[in-house]
Amino acid sequence: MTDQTTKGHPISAVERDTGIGRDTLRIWERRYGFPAPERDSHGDRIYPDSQIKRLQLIRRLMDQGWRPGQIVGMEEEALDALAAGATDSDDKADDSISSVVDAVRAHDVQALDVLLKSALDQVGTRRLVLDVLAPAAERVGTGWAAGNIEIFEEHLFTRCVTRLLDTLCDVSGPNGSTASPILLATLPGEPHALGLLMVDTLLHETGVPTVNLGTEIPLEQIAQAIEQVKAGTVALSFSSSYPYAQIRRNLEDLRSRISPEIEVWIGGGGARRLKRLPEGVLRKELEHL
Amino acid sequence: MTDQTTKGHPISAVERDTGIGRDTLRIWERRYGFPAPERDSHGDRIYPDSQIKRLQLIRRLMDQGWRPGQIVGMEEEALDALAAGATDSDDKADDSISSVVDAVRAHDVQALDVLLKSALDQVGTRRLVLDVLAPAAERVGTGWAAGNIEIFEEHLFTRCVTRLLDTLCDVSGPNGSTASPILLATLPGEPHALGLLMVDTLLHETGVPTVNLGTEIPLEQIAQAIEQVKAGTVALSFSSSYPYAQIRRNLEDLRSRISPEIEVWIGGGGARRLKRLPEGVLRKELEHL
DNA sequence: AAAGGTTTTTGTCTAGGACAACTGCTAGCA
DNA sequence: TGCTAGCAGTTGTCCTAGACAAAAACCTTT
Repeated sequence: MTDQTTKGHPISAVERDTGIGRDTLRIWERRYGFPAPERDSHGDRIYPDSQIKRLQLIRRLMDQGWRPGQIVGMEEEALDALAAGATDSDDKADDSISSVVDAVRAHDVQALDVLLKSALDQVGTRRLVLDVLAPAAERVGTGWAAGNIEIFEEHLFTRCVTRLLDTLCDVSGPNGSTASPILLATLPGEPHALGLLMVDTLLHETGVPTVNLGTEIPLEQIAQAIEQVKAGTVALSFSSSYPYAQIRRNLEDLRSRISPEIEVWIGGGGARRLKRLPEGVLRKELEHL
Repeated sequence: MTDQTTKGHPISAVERDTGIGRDTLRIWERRYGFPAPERDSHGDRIYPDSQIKRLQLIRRLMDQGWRPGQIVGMEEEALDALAAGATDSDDKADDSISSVVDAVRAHDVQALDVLLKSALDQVGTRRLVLDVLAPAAERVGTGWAAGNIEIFEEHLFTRCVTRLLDTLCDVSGPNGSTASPILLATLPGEPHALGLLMVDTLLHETGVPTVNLGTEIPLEQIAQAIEQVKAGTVALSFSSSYPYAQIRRNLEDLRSRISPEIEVWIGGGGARRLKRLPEGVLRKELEHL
């Protein structure tokens, strides 16, 4: 709570900037000796910028599947080497997707719009989503993980894609079709709407009615909406930065609130990392829709 | 961690569903005697649904300016009476805005689109934002606070408005104009993009260049972006549900990271509730832009 | 390889105390 | 009446160290 510039930051700021919980930060300190913050006059932890940077790097490596015990206690150089290794694999950029990513990196919205629209004209909606948007979104995501794409650049990409897809899949709710619709949502803590929108677009293409609730919907409201629109299926999207441990817990919580006949589908990078699925939950890939 | 349906929910689920921190939940229990959760075999708190509901109500009342000491220890009925009182003031709905809100409540996207577009044709961009969108957004927000508008209905409103405004203010970054742009963003924890978009639209109308970074941008990246685009001003938006105590702390943190010449503007319901502004921070209303 | 059992890893939860920052009240003064 | 300063009350965050359940990883057996 003292001057941030000269000394460092309180634990709440670190939690905010790294997404790592207070309890976790403290127990890592106990177990692995890192982070090792200073203390202020009251004995409160004060983290210097350098340690926050390193924690952010650790967070990104964990999103790629590394486990705390392997990396938190690592020497600085070993950690940097790992991060460099992760960036390398991104260099095999030889397809049309890299031009999309380049446009994002250059903040060139107009070029991005043109690229996407011409791709749409050439290959149509379905292949646009599967062959261009999904891989590009993945690349942007891993680019963020590798530290060479900023969050606002990700926003920019999201905004362009959203604008395009919004025109392709009608926003309106369950009208016309009498089949029971598929409910789309993300759980609290998952702000990424893109995966949802891609699913929505693909399902819309194939004539399946959908209801897209949007991001960070309380479990209670998902359960409520299922009954309201008489949905037969809920599809949830998890990005790879979704707090890993919470995926299963939240899924079980949701499962217990809804009828067993309702199918629960999950997808996205976070779903892919889940080893053992909770009962009554199915993993789906975009291609299968 | 036992079965949720029969008994209740662990403290982490309550934090997720109410937005009230673990520490705060525990200390309310100590100080005010509420919440008063059961315990499982291990001694962990298990909150029944009824208490979570009441906590959500308390949260909404606090967003309206009530303080914990006044309401957390209250009897059930007194609390309900308060909530009823808050809803009453919403009944003075006699203007064109209520038709917008009604369309949202009815999930009628098409009607909403028509309403907004005809309003745009009649009064133009500026008055649309000031006289229709801003009050409607406020009404939707308080409707949520009063418990008669759901989160996904708020999303639906946001999506329609976003689609409309996106066409009015060019998304592209700082090009053409040589004046130093105004940077727009929300801080981590503030997902509401609408206020930002309305500011963007108004500034765009008056010819001021803007760079809209989007929501939940880390302070570090805001500071970085200011230098990159040579912004003279940062405008931040806080909704009234933004964790009150964190507004000042985050503003001071940001202030310490950027040059003193940069102006910091804040707006939105959260900014309005702030009694004493931190040094070097200005409060702005939409009308003044 | 698949299935089953054991060990390690990991994050979340507990307790009660401490305190700094903020709110709101009251008194004094122009 | 309006403003400031001091004071008391309120409030959330942070501390410690220990405990344990669930998931992952490892190892053995079929």
